[in-house]
Amino acid sequence: MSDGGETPTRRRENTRARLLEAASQVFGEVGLDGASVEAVCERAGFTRGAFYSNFESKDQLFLELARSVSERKLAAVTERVRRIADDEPSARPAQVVQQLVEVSQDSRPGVLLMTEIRTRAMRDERMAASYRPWREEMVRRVAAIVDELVAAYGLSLRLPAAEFARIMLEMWQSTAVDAVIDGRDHAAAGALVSARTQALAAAVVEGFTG
Amino acid sequence: MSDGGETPTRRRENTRARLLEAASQVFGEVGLDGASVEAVCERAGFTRGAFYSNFESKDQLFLELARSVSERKLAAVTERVRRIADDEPSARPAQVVQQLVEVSQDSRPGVLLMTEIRTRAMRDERMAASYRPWREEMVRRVAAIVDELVAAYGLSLRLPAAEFARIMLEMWQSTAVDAVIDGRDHAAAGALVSARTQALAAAVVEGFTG
DNA sequence: GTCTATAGACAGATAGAC
DNA sequence: GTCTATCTGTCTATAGAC
Repeated sequence: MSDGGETPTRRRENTRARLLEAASQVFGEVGLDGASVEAVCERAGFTRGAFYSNFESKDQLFLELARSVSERKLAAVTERVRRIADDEPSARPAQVVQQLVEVSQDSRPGVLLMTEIRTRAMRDERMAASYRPWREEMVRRVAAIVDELVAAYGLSLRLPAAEFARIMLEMWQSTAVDAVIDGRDHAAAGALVSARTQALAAAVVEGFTG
Repeated sequence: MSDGGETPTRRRENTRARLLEAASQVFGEVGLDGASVEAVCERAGFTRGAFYSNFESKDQLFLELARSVSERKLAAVTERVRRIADDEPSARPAQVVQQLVEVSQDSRPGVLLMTEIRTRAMRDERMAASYRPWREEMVRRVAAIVDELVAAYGLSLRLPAAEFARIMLEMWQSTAVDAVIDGRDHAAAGALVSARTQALAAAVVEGFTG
């Protein structure tokens, strides 16, 4: 036993990762109910045996997937903002907002998956319990960024930062969903979200310059 | 043929209506995929024979349901606004907004159903084709109301009326979804939507008085 | 008494779980 | 790859509305 015994085994971890990745694609494409375990396994290049060896059930995998997607997104936002603060301390508000919007924009499969998570959270308390803290953390981080910008540029909000952040996040989500429904490509969707964000910021933030 | 032949038969129409009502409940509760035709029929007090005599398939029924729900909501909004204009020509903006918010607030099953429609519209072009015109009509009507209020009270928007209407509608939807996820009851959800709407209106509309 | 809507059994297919 | 559960859509005899 060259790997030590209780180690989750590199190979096993790889299998799990590939199954999760395949699941995120298939769930996005056809929804959780529409996705058969078979389809997920086929996409990942495994058989159902491998699946049930790594996950209790389809639901449990979905829960794990939701957690991982949420964490990755939080990390992405945090990292991008930190990089802006470090590398471009003189960036103007509109530019910072632009970066923030960019990093938070999901691709089509990403939007479908997040929607699936939200939809399921409405009916499944375990999903809700996983979704709520993530949402609040997201609001906090965006609100913190807003606060920073307000302080740095001497701006003035016509709305509490947390409320403003929440509205922004909701608008991003809704706009992304509508973009998918309208068949917009990723670039067009991003441009739309950007434009709306700048417009809303200009309306709500006194002194905001596009 | 005493009834004329092509008459949809009162009884038949009643059966259709009951099946649609039952479907709206069951689809809301467990989603379109999770709802079996059997479950819908049981809720309505029929058997599957009745179902397939009245509808081609589950999908076709869902499409019809989406249309009917959308139309009912449009009608409700229009009717309420007309009544305000007729009965309370001296209502203040905040009151009109309040009424508008009230009538557009879905109950929990309503939110679940609308979400189901939107979710499906992302993957099914026929659903999307049905959803898009409804959404645009909704934006137009809300924008028209905004325009009226602006003109009547000498207000000034910091955002084009259509954009403002779109953001409002999206915020209402998102807030309703989050309210379901958070387990809020109808009253609490309504209060939250109200508060957010008034706050956003106060921020975006110059001269708006809560 | 006619005719249609309905009931309920049935077949074919597919899913999850092991 | 098997096993069981479940679901959709069809089919036919009949109950009951007009």
